[in-house]
Amino acid sequence: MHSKTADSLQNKFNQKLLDKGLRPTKQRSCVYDVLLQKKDHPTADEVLVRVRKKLPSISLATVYNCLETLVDCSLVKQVNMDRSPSKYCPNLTPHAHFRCSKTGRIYDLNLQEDEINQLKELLPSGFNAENFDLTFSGSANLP
Amino acid sequence: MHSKTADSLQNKFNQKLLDKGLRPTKQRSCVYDVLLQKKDHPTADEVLVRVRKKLPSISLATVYNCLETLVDCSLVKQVNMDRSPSKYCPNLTPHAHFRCSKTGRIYDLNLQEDEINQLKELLPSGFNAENFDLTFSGSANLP
DNA sequence: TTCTCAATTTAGAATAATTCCAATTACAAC
DNA sequence: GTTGTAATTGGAATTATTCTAAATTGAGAA
Repeated sequence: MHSKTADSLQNKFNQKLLDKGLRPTKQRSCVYDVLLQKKDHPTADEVLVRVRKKLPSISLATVYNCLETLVDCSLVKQVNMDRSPSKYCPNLTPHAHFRCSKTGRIYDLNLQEDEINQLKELLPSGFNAENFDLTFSGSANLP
Repeated sequence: MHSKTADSLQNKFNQKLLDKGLRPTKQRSCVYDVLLQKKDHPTADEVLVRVRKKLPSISLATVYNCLETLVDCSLVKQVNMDRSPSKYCPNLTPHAHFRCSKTGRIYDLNLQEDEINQLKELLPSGFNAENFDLTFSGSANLP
């Protein structure tokens, strides 16, 4: 197992932004940090609250801007369920979601390559999927 | 193959509403008919336009009310993708969706029971799914 | 038939999430 | 330092949807 160092994450962040000709500003960096620190799928509002602990004067508009930028740079994924506010997570590996209907909590279910292939086999010929979105809901009974 | 008669659909509609102590009004019936007539996943706005051909003075609020009622009665499914307006469809059999990124068109992909079981096998133990939502997006290349 | 009353419909106001806009601020390159 | 573009900001605007309170409907009672 291998967990990225703070430094290598910082490099990745800088690199992905610079690749697109964008600046790694402190607002963007702070929004990204907040998502890495607690991986619980916060909404923009929740991100605002957390980021303000470091940057008390950041605006909601900026949080939305930063999140959009991070999504465009493939640093963060935007997660939508039903019509509830968008949630954001830094898990870039292919995964499904499970929402516990009791607690509202969202779990990432990482998928193996063969599982993804299995999913794509559900497609009739003529359909070419670039993306998929898979969300389960029900009750989670965890240790 | 077997296609339901207009009458049996009418009965189903009346029954499901009466089961819940609700009235099969002309507005509700008309909204349901519109969904059955063209199964292309219209939004509430689009449903409004279509229903007004029969009931010119129906309001948008009523269309929303009717759609909600039909969903509650399990006559219609509400389909959400990203943060776009909710879409509605009368296909109650378990299915996934495919959205063509070129045309925006949405296709139903009906799933067999074994395929649904396959999907549920993606869940680690402790997760009990009552529902799932599976949407692919990409390009459709159809005859 | 007429009356009654709860269910339904309706128009418009309210809400919530998000995007837009125009004015400032920040910062990299010269 | 100056300049120029990118980024941030507060507030207004937009969009989908829900809420509200008044009017209408229709089924059953009298």
